[in-house]
Amino acid sequence: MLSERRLEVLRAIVQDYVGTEEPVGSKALTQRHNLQVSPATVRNDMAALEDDGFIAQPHTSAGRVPTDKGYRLFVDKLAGVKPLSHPERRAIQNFLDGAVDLDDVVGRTVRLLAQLTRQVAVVQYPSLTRSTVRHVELLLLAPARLMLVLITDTGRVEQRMVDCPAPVSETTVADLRARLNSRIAGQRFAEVPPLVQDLPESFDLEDRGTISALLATLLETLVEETEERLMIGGTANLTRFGHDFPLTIRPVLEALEEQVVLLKLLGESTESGMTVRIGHENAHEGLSSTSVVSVGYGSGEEAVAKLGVVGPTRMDYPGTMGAVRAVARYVGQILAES
Amino acid sequence: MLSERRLEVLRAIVQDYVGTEEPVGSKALTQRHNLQVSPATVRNDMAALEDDGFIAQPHTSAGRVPTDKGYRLFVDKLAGVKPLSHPERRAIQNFLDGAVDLDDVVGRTVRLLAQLTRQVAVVQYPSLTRSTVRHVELLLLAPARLMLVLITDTGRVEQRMVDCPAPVSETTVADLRARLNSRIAGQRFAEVPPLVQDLPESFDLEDRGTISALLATLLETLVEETEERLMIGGTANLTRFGHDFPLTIRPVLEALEEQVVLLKLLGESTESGMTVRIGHENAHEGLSSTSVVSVGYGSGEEAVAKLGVVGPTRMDYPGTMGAVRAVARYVGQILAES
DNA sequence: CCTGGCACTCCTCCACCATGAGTGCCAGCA
DNA sequence: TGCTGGCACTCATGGTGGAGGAGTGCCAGG
Repeated sequence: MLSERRLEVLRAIVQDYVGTEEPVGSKALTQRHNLQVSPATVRNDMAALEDDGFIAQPHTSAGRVPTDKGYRLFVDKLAGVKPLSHPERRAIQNFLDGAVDLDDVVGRTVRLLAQLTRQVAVVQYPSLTRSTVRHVELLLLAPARLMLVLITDTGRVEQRMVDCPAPVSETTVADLRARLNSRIAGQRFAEVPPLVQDLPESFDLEDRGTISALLATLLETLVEETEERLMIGGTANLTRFGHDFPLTIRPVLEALEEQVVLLKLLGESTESGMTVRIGHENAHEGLSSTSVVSVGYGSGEEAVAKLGVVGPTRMDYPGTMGAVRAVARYVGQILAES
Repeated sequence: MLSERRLEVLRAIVQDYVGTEEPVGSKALTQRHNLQVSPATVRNDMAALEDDGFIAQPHTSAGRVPTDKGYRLFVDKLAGVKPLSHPERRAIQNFLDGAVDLDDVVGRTVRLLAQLTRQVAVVQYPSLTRSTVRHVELLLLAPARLMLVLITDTGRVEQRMVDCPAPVSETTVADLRARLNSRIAGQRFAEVPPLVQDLPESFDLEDRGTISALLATLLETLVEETEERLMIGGTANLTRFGHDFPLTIRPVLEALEEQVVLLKLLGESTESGMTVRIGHENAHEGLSSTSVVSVGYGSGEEAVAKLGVVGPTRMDYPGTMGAVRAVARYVGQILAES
């Protein structure tokens, strides 16, 4: 196993490399971090770390650079999550509090994340699948035409037109609205179908067709409109990526343009808790020199969507993780309040 | 004034430079385009063109490169709009026909434009300034907490939270809902403010604070709703920009992230007809080495929004203009049908 | 197991030069 | 007046060849 000091050396290498962007040598290490050993000793440790695949040399007689495996160990064992300062937290809260609707919340979150981490931010809109129904509104637009508005606890609003087989009265609609809400308000999407199944039976025969049509649309919306949307921002930060520009940045931009790729990227992360995918751990080839830090967020206990950042593998993991976690937390609060 | 042949030389320079990305010299010119004169003559013409500011040399003893002024002349006088081929038109139509809703139309348009022009595409959502209010819904979520839902005739739904200064009763809310709808349903956004101005006065003193707060939120929503949204895509094409990468691409990415900048960019163009803004003609500094080709589109005669592309000043203007115009035309058709 | 010493590797920087594309100018010619 | 060929000149580009130096691996001694 790796001795305590070797881990310390690895940590030092990661920290220095993240800071300087240059391969780090044994001498510089002993000076900058006051390791109580000589450069020669550090060199031995480095050789061992290299044998184990945690670091690598770009070429002979150059310093060492962490490998993906090295970053992995760093993230798992050596680094914590750096909490944000109080002023930072305050700023986050103030910024997010100004949001007026869901689009605005997501937009602000993206900008915030990009600014805090100086990386590319990705925020998924709250998913409908795990949401609960806050309210269902029915509007009689024409004698045989209803509008169904579904409001979720995350603030998302879906709306559908329903063509009724027969004209329906305003009182029927009011009745239906009341019953519908009393049954499904506060319920999760998945739990709705059995709760409304017998609803047509309690109405007059002439209205049943309408109610069936309405319910069909409602259920369809719940199931089908689970389509995930997302927003990205901070792509200008890609320019800080490295020296070998075009080749690195191109595939990343391409990957970021494909929602499917991004959704998979966020989706793959574990149900709760923060996920860090480093370099080649990302399935998508274009992102093999980037790391993705993502976490779920939600209004209650459960995560309703994910957010995260995409940056170079050489990133400040503790700081990034701290920012991502903090933002997710505050967004959750905002959603819970609204 | 410039002789016929000099204009021909300028055209040749622009075409060659766009193709090769390299300064073009007199000898190569006479060969590639079969000008019936010697290189020496072309050199004289070039010197004249340079004196007039249409072309420039990166350094002594290099070929010539068009200036912004040169491109301007090229676009205005020398180049037409290259119509798309029939297969291309067919492909556009097929692709756009598959769209299911407005978001999808805009999304597909962006991808299409980016792909056709191999540049960054920007598409503005159809403007809502002419929308009318279909219905306003009020929900009492808590004793002092209202949800305002605004439904427009275009099918858009906006929703806002309103914190009331004092608790309000369900009956007050119902009353308010009825009065509000009878006044503003069917009205255009711009006509709403005067119609609701005196509404608080007809309620009990204790509720006036709430009603004022509600109206403030409503008016705010109407203004925001008319605010233009847009979608961009094809940023990966920025990597084909040039050799001096980071410095060129950075400010462009930054500019593209600011909706305000983009809206101004599109908005500045003339009401109808295609607009080409070349290099420094763009107000925004970060875009001083890019050109913007934009055009209005709409379902009827009138343009409801703009779309366009952003690319290097060294772009294929005829082809780009052709693609932009064609896409705008087809999007207009799609909108008219739906 | 740590340390200092030492030879070795190899990247980076810079100076230098040859090459060649491209120019400006000029004198001659239609 | 306008076009042409010729010619000297400029200057970016690319390749070569050390000098310098950072960093390594290894070894012998504490």
